[in-house]
Amino acid sequence: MSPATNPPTTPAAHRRLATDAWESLFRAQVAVARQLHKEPALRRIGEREYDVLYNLSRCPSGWLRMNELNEHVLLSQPSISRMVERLESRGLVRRKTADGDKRGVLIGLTEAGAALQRDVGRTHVVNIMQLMEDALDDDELATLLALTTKLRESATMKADMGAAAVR
Amino acid sequence: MSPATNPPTTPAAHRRLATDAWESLFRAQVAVARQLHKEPALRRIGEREYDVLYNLSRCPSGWLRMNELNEHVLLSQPSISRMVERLESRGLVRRKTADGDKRGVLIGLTEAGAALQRDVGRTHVVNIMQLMEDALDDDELATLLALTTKLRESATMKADMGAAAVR
DNA sequence: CCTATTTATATGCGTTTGCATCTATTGTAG
DNA sequence: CTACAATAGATGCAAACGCATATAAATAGG
Repeated sequence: MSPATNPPTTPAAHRRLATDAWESLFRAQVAVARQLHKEPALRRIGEREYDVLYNLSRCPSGWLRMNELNEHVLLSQPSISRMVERLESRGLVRRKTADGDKRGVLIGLTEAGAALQRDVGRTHVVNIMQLMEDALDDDELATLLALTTKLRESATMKADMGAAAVR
Repeated sequence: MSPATNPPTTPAAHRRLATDAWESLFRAQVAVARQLHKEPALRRIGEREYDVLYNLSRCPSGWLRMNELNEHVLLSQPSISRMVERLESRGLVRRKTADGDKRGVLIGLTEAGAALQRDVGRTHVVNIMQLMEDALDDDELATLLALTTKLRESATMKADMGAAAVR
């Protein structure tokens, strides 16, 4: 519980720091997600479905492949596949075969999908801001952003290397 | 992308900081969870099921009520109820009526449940340490721990106040 | 006390998820 | 060119999930 700003003195303390940090990150994510989940605007669409629309809205070309979506959204490949199917039947996304690779599928937002994402996104942003800014000041937010970015990049890199190493 | 250590200069930058920090936190959690999910030891038991066993193992009295479990694990109340039912049928937890409140149910680990948690937990801890320590040094881990703790406490407090305000 | 409300958990039911597996296409050797 | 492995998604199916709602116990009001 000491505010260790120096390397831990014992191996046990060292181990605890890493696991405590992960658990704290995980619980914070759960706590914030819980709060965000209450937003009525998000009732029109599931959280993971919003996540898909969000990812599509953020991509420069406007199109993402199934496997790219799968990297960003925490769902299995078959689940993504069926989710896209449902979103398509609701007229929120459209699909087209990737050119140069007839196996691949590109997914993009329709007008309706983009509009819904913007709509929900707007209120979502307000809620996020309130939660985050009530908890942390700008300095702290910047630090949190930097640390989690570093963590994500490290974990992602490890995933890619792992895949490469298998070959 | 500027390493803003001072309050943002514009409202737009200000807004982005909060939402970027949340998204980064969220994606980092997804990336690390993905990696941890690969652990073969965790195949014996689902991640959320492990989370339940973990929470039970961590509680001083050895018993938690349904609603307490529900606060910590990101699942709906009915889902927790059924998960406990399954864990019980597998002999990993046991239930007893809370004394003084015949509606309440207390859940505790069985020997087998505690053993499984320790077992899986051990290898889990090793994986977490590697992921976290490869990404961040001890100073950074301590900072991340502090910031996420602050964030979680703020979000949790808000949830409780929200519940109180409705009355 | 007796009814009305709230709190704690369980259950019915349609939907979504993951695992294993399948199909179609691409890449790689021989 | 043909055969075989690898890759991208889709699909069958059982398990797990959330929502709405039911049950049961505790609490509040009259």
